[in-house]
Amino acid sequence: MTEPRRESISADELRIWRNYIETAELLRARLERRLQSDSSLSSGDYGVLLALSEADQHTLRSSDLAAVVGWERSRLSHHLGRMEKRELICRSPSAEDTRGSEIRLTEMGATAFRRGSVPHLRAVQDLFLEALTPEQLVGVESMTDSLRAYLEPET
Amino acid sequence: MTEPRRESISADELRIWRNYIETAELLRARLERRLQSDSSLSSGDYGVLLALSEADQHTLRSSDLAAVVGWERSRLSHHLGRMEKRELICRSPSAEDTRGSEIRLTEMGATAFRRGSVPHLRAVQDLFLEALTPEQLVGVESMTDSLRAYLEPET
DNA sequence: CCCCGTTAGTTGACGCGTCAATCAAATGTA
DNA sequence: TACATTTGATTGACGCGTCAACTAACGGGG
Repeated sequence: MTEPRRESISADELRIWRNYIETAELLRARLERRLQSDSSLSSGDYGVLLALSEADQHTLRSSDLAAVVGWERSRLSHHLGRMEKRELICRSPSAEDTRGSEIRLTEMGATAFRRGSVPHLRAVQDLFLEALTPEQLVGVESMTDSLRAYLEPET
Repeated sequence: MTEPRRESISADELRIWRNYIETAELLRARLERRLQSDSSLSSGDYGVLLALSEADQHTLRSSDLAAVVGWERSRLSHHLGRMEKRELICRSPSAEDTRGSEIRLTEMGATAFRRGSVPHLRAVQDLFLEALTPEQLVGVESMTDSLRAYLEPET
């Protein structure tokens, strides 16, 4: 039995794909909107504040922060600029490495994070966890693991 | 037996959630990048071009186009502005309804779409379909259906 | 016919993300 | 020490998305 030539995408596959990607996008948008109206934070803000909240001294080197949230430096830099304007964080030059910059959570930032945290988790519950059976959740995990395995290699 | 008070999110649930949303985002970004480098189109461009390609006369009223791609009018208007600059589409006032505007696919647009289409489907195959077993694909469909059911109601 | 509410579409402001360029400090190497 | 390379971070340009404000035309009720 010969390896069959790879078929082009079937209608079923295409439908599943479209539903998957559109649903993920819809979910993301809904969650974003909830977070925004609950706490005036974007999901980006939230991730940064979370990372800083958990950090020693509520402070991280910029590149460490980038690693934690998984962003490119450029993106982080732009985002921190916006967050600094709102006084959610502040930047100061690093002592050990003069090139570097230290990002510290401000009082306002800590407060905003606390205010946003519970409603955000609630939204995850309402919009995602609540919708799925335990079996489906297990299926989701299996799926994401498989996708990751295919996606990770690519830089 | 009383309805138990809703528990807060468990570590497992949170992990599954994070993996789900991050993977979806990673996948989206990869696909976007592939489409961009294969054909200089964004996924937004692609959706618009697809809709117009399938339309009678390669032409749609702006609001109909918005309905097909599922976007707000404002977003569509901005996007069409950018696409018009690149001469992928052109806009002309509508005859029946003077308020309206008709969007027509240009030759360049049709060509760009044809050029992007095959590589795009290939990318969906490579980055998504290929990664999952048939059982997982079925699971994905079940999951998206459940999520939709929870998400749709909200306007 | 005139007014009013609805509908079609555009615009501007602003936040977000990516890419490529830049700059300075740190580090490795001759 | 001197010079090239790498690394940490910022910047500017530009596309993308949302929100709110706006313009203009349609359509119905008086």
